[in-house]
Amino acid sequence: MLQLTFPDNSVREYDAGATGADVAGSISKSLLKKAVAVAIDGELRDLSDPIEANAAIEIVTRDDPRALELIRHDAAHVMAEAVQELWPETQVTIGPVIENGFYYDFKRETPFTTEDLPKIEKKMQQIIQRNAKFTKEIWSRDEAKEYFASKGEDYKVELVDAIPEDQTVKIYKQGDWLDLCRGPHMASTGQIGQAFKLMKVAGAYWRGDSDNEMLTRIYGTAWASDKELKAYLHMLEEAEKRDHRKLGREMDLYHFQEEGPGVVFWHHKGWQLFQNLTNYMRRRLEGDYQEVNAPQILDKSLWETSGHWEWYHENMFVTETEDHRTFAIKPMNCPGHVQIFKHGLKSYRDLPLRMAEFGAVSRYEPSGALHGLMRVRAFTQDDAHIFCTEEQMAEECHKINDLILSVYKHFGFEEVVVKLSTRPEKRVGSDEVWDHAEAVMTEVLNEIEERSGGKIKTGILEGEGAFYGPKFEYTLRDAIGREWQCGTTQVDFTLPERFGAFYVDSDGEKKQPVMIHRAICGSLERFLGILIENFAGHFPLWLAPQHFVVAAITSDADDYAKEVHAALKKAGLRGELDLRNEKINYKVREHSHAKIPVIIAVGKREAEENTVSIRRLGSRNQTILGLDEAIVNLVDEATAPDLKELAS
RNA sequence: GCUGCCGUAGCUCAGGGGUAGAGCACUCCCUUGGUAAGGGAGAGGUCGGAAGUUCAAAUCUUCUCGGCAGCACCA
Repeated sequence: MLQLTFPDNSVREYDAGATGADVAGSISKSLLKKAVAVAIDGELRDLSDPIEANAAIEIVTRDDPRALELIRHDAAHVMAEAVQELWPETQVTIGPVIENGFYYDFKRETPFTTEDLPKIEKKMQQIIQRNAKFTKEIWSRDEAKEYFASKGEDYKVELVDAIPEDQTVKIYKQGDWLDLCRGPHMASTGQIGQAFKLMKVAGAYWRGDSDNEMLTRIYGTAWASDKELKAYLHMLEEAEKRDHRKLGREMDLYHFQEEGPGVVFWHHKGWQLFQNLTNYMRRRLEGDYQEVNAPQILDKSLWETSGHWEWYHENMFVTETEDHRTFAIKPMNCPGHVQIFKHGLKSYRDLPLRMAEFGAVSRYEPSGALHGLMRVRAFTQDDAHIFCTEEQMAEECHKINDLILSVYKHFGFEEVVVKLSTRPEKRVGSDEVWDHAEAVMTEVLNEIEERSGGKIKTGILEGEGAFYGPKFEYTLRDAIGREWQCGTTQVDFTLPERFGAFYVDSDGEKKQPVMIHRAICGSLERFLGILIENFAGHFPLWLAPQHFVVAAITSDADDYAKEVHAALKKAGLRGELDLRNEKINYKVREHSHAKIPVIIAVGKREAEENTVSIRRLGSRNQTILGLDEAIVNLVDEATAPDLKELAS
């Protein structure tokens, strides 16, 4: 007999080997009908799986959040079947569930195009309507390999070979079609429903390796209900409006042009935004860091010493002079900072020495990687290198983490994910050094999570570390949910050694410092891109490139408008004066489109009463205030959060 | 870099083998109007670039540059 515990803690007995379907059916017919899977001790399983041991059981119905993964996974299978029904010569490879949907990678002589998607969708609808049952079979390896080989499915054969010896080869059938799959699946294709849509086609390398063949990937999204699908598609549409590339143009912040792929032309307003960010960051460094500025161009030999030449020279901008010297435009600030550290003897008393730079770096990024401000070929890092002793290392990592979280909070990012990237395959340094560095970082990571009271989520990215050391990555999301690495902390035992950097310890001995590379925003360009999208261009006043526009309603009020403009400027606020021969409606519309946070309209009435009419971005209302009062309010609002904290 | 798609005025886009079109923006004039487009007139592009096919190319072909999506990369 089998004892199964239900979510309400009731326990029921079944014959050993009873399936999830048996259990659901024993409770009610309607439950059996609604059931798509079972969770045994929290793990999703097929309804048809026999249950062999006592366990906690939950019948998962289609409206359970966990069913969404199954809907998507099953949709991927159905898409593969649809594709093979339409184009039998196509090979299928893998098709996992991803955030918001699924994809499947196919191998076909002529890759699919967007025009094929409606055809595939239609076929999928038919397959779903057939409502074939998903059935599972366990095959022997040879059987599976022979079958897929006979079908010309070379990739599947490779996948069978890749299944670890201790695992069985599972085959899921839906009608006449079958696929190698780990499962679980729902009971039948009909349970997928019709709330899905194929989104796009793209190339993707087999097994994620650019040395391999490129396959065609079809992305789809799938939801439990039509309503959710519509909401998701609507969300994407809305997110597109916040795209920083679109807003950058509309708000006149910056532009790109053909002659400078991946390099930004910052316009006045965009540069003001940039300055607002650097000024803020500079204040946050005060006291703890010394700001420096290292040369933009340095001899190749320095990059050879640092190791960057060997690892990245094809991604460096290189320049040769008349006298045949080869220089590289700096892709990193670290070698420069080490030179500054080495200049003059350093004592243990100087440590930790925190050296910061708003460093403009240039990297010849692959053309396909460029993406607005997020990935550019010349950008500014809010970089710093901390030279410290090994004992100081953990504490410094915490200090950096505190600073990063505090900065992010000021920009409205409270739920931050910190990930530890560990040793990559290609790396420098001995395993002992890596073991040690990773151990320290792991401990710090755990402490970060603990100290945050669970607010900070952490994770490990195996093999994603820098070639010289493990790193923490702080990623933020753009409007449509793409993740971008922003902050980072990297410990490095290698560079100081390569450059022969040392300090004199208390015992008079030369010792090698540990070097911690860190960035808060990472790339200021990228961070601004993220900010533009997250604020949808509606910046808080302290960040906004422009605070206000003073718009005269009639030319009678021009003189007063000038007065108001001057008074606001004198108070340190940034803004323009609009005396154009246009109606106030027109001016309001235009400045609203430009996302000016505060429109100050003045006409005869205001001039007579020494007041201003204030209209805030996003609001249809106006507030009439005395000029002086308005200025006091705006100045207060335009004060950066760090300065406010200092004042309070 | 790879796969697919795209590239027409500052912006958004239509057109499509016979020598370019709309709306907005821009300039000028009228209008002095109270919170998301008042009216009129005008200027502006040779259709990303190069080569080829053709009597004729922006329109077809090839190459090239740039962009978009995804993959790969991201010190």
